[in-house]
This record gives sequence, C-alpha cells and structure tokens, in this order.
Amino acid sequence: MANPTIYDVAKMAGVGVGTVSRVLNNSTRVSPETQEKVLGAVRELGFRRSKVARQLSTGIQHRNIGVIIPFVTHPSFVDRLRGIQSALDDQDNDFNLILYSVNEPDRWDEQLLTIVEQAAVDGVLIAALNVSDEQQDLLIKANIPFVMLRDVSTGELNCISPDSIHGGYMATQHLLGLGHRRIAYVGDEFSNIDSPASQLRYDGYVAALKAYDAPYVAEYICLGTHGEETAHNLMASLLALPEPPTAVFAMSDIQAIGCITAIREAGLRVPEDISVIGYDDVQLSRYIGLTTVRQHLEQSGYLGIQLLLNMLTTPENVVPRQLPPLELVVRGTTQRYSGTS
Amino acid sequence: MANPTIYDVAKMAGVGVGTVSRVLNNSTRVSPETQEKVLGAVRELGFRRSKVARQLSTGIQHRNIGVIIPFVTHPSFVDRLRGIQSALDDQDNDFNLILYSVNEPDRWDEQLLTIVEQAAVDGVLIAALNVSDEQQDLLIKANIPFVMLRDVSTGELNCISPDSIHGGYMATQHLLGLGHRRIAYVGDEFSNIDSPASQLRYDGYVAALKAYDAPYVAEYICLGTHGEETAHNLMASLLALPEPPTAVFAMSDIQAIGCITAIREAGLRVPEDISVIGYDDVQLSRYIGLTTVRQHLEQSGYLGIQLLLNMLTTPENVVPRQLPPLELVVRGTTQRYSGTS
DNA sequence: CTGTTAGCGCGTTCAC
DNA sequence: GTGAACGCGCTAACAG
Repeated sequence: MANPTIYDVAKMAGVGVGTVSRVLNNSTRVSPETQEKVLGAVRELGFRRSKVARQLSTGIQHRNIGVIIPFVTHPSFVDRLRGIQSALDDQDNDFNLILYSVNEPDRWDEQLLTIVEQAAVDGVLIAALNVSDEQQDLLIKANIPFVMLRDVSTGELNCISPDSIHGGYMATQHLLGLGHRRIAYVGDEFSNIDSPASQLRYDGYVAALKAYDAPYVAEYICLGTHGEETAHNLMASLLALPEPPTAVFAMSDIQAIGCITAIREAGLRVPEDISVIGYDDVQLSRYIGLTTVRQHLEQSGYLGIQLLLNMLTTPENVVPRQLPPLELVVRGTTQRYSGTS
Repeated sequence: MANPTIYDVAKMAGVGVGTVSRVLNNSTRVSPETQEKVLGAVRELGFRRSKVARQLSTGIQHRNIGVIIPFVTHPSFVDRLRGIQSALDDQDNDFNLILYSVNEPDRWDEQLLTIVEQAAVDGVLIAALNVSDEQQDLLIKANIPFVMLRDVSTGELNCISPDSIHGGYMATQHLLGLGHRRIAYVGDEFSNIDSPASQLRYDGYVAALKAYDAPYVAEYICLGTHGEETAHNLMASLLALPEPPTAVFAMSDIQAIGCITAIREAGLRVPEDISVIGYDDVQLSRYIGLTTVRQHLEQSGYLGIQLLLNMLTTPENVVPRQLPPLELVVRGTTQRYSGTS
C-alpha cells in the first residue's frame, strides 16, 4: 500500500482508529495486547502518520521562514547566515528556519516555484539572487512576504542593499590612492540569474579608474566562476602578462585569497610586489590580515530577518531597515606603489 | 478575529467558500466583481490561508529533515553543515532542511520537545549534543528516525562518531614526539548537556602524557567557555605562570587561534617559542597554517545525512556508515622543542 | 479500556 | 460563473 493511514492500521489490527491514535500518542491507558496488535500492524504496513494531518487536527501552529541562498556554505553566506540565526534567536518566536540552497542558478526559477507550491513557508528571505518581476509576482500572489538581500539599492522597502558600485569604487580608489596605476579586476562571470554583484563592482572599478585618469586595460579584467581555484588561475595568467598589474581588486575575499596564493607561488610577495584588496570582510579575512571592503554581511542577514519578521507579525506597520555604510578595512595586503615592479 | 478562515472570508464577501478558494488559486474564471469582493474581504480580515490545511487537502508531499546543531555558525558546525548540504543535494529528493540552532544548552531538552510536538520533521540529525536515553525514547516513540553525530563511538548504528579520546592522544603524542614535556591543554568546561568532546580529548591528552611518562601539571589544564576570546585569556594566564608550557594542545582550532594571538601579543613566536596544535581541521586552519587533528567534519555531516535518508527511505535496509580515521595534519604551528624557552 | 463521530481549513468535484 | 458537499489523515470528545 502506498500510503497507509490509521484506518488501514485499524482495520488490520481489528480495532478502531481512536485506539490506533491512542497508542501512537501513548496517551490514555490501552491494554497491552491491543497495543501490541496495533504496533504490529504499524510495522507490517510501514505506517507513518502524516504530520500535516496531525498538525491540522491538533491546531498546533508553527511558522516557517525560508532562507534562500546560493551555495550556503560559501564564506560570505555563512556570514549572512550568522546574522540570520541571531536575529531569529533574538526575537523568541516559534519560527523555524528552512534553508534552501540554490546550487544551480539555472534552476533557481524552478526551485522557487516548488517552494511556493509546497506552501511550506510563511515568508522568505532571498539572498544574493536576482528576483525577476515574475518571481516577485508569484510570491505576492501566493501571499508570501519576502525580503531580498540585494547588491544595489533600488528603493524597494523589502530590500536590504549595500551599494556594490560604490564598494567597487572604494576598493579601486584605495589602490589608486596608494599610487597604483596598473590595477586588475578579478571577479565572477557577469550573470543575470545569479547576483549581479560582479558586474556592479566592476562598474565601480571602471568609474574609479576614470576618475583618477588611470588606464583601463582589457587584459586586466579577469572573469571566471566563483571560487578560490579559479581566481588562483586567473591571477596566474595575469602574472604571465608582459606587463602585469601592480595591484588587484578581487570581487570577494575568497577570490583575493586565490590571487594571493598564486602571487606567492610565482615567487612574489604581497603586498611588497603586488597589492591585493578583497571584498566582503568575511570572518576569515580578519585572521589572514586581508585588506578589504566591509559590507556588513552578518548585519544584512540580521536586518533582513528582522524586516521579514516585522512584515509577518505586524504587516500594518513595517519599518524600513538600513545597512550601515560600506567601510574600507585596511590590513596587510595592500601597500603604496613602490615603482619597483 | 484570531484566525480567519475561508468561511469567514466567504461570509463577509457574501459568496461561497468555493469561490474564495478559486480566487485564491486564481484558477477558473471568476467574475471580476466577485473577485474584488473576495480580495477586499481577504485584506480586511487579514486572512492567510493555512498552509497545513492546504497541504493536507492537496496531498502535496514534502518531507523535512531537521538538523539540530549547537551554535550553527561556529566554524566547526559550518563545516558539518557543508557536508549536510551536499549530501542533501546529491540525492535529489524533495527533503527540506530545517535548521535548529541550540544556543542555550540548558534548554536543549525543551527544544527537542518542541520539535517533536510540532511534528515538523520526518527525521533529525543531531550534531555534537548529548542525547539522553529519555530523549532517544521520546524520538523513538514519536517515530522520528534520528542519527547522532557524536564524539565517541558507542556502537549504535545510528551514530557517526570519530574517537575523540584517540584524537586527543594523537595531538598530544605529536607534541611529545617533538620533544615537548611541558604541554598545556586548553578546552571547554566539561559538560554533560553539551558535547563531552572536551572531556574526551582531555582523557586522550592524559593518556598520552602517561604513556610518554611526561609530567601532568594541574596548572596546565585550562578550561573555559568555548571561543577564541576565552582561549586567548586562558593562554595569557598560562604565559604568566612561573614555568609556562612549551606547547599547547587546544581542543579546537578556534581556541588554538586564540592561544596563538595571546602568545604573539606576549612577544613570543609560534612555533619557535611555543608550539600550538588545534583540533578539527576547520577550513580556516588551512589558510592560517595551523597544525591540527583532522576529524572529517564535513564528511561526518555528509554521512550523517546519508544514513538518515537511508533510514527514512529504505528502513528495511539501513547500512552502517563509517568515518575515515582521524588524521594528524602537520602545518606550521608546531616544531621540535628547542630547549630555549 | 475502546469504537464512533465530529471537526481542523482548504481544494475540488458536482449540480445549479 | 457560483454554491454545497465531500474528503485529505488525524485527534479528541463522547458514548459504550
């Protein structure tokens, strides 16, 4: 039998459904014999009670909030998750956290659809993913409040967004201010499905170059899949250039790390020979002394949940949330251009 | 009204429940006027349809697996989470992941109770938490399959467990083998509620000391709350001793890091003056070159989920899982005792 | 102790 | 187009 119900169990055990329910909840006294019969039937049928029916019947409420994040275990998402968790803990409501990890951005549409159909969540937080208008409509029609953690502010109330363009500008400006002129950009392939972060930071990079009248060199733009490995390889190819850059701006801390190891493997030093600046200020960066742009990842997760909870519990009064401004965090991987290399 | 239902909406809109349901699912054509009336009532009542009833009615299945972890965002748990995620992704079933973070170990009993009562999960993975016999009974009675990620093997089938005692032994042995005799232990306060990891690793430490006939010095045992900060302070007090240790075994990588910064702040070098070995081999450790004991955190999460899924989908045939043996990972924070300090 | 029955809230045929 | 009635699987209250 596909999905046996208590009725099936009751029939097989030769008892009433009430009795079955009772032994399942080991509540009021049931005679040992009947209990045995019931348990036997349960085992034989491989019966499992439907949690949904149970919930409906008992009226036990519990709300779920869904968090949709690409590659949950990437450092930057862990940081956000940290904030999400603590926000959820701070308010002590009975919201459960359902984690959805989007590992194939192409199928993200599909996944959201499933989530909505499943009707498992009361609200969702969508991090670093592009949410199309259709998707927003879907959510709205399904009456599921949602907040987005985006890369750039578009003015919506249900958005928490640092300004990635400005961040890219800041990072590049820092390098420029140190006297560097040959600055490379290492980032993700530009994408529409996924987050447009790479594109935006690149825009900031270009703007800074222009503002400082520094040359834009096409070869210095290195794009690839996200991750340390790729960045490492990209950096290696950069070093193989006839005139390699003297500084590099990596769109994420992890990529910056990949660059650094590549530089070291080439027998060069950071920052003496080449300066490297990252982006995010992931927890890890503090330990390795990476210069970077802090975008308050943890806090964005925190504020996002706070906002969502706000929408969920007191929709008549939702107050906007704002992230603190980006900060340049200068540690040990950048240094004034020495003119040596 | 506390929880308006479609009946309330129907009454207010002066229509039947069927109609309400239809506009909610924007399915078959409904006249624009009635649609308006219904939507108006929905808004006015603040109506939200019950996801539970909806699920029961539509028969849409989706199972949840719960993951219970203390302090989800601690590095070691992030590593486990990584494995959990990928295991969940590999099998493409429709299991959702509900994350429960236990931040107050004292209330862990209570939390498990709520989880069971809520009936929100079909199975649970419990990581690094002590599960009492009563708790196991609770789970069994509720018919919720569970697997535990423990610190020491006790032979149960539903357990994934490295041998922490042996790990503690290995770490200490490494130090001893390098000629160190004055070895400190920095760990968590021993606990019964939480994981007994600290106690176990300490046991291994003591055993190694004994095996190598090295002195056991009570002052060298430093216990405190988990975390970098505490370890840092503990290490500072260790350095203030008339005869400080020449090596320290920290029960986790994070605590090892705390020790290292304390040592450096005191003007000493690692490993030249003092050797430090951690435990876990968290991702971070690779980046900072920490010598440590690898306990395959990620893989334990992976195997745990695999086992749980196994129990959930084919209970008649559950195959045991085994973790690879612990490994000593020698990087740059330990060195032969020079007799200098 | 145990069988029977009435909901839980919503989706979905059916007739109208 | 729209209302009424039934069923999803289970719990709980009520008789027996």
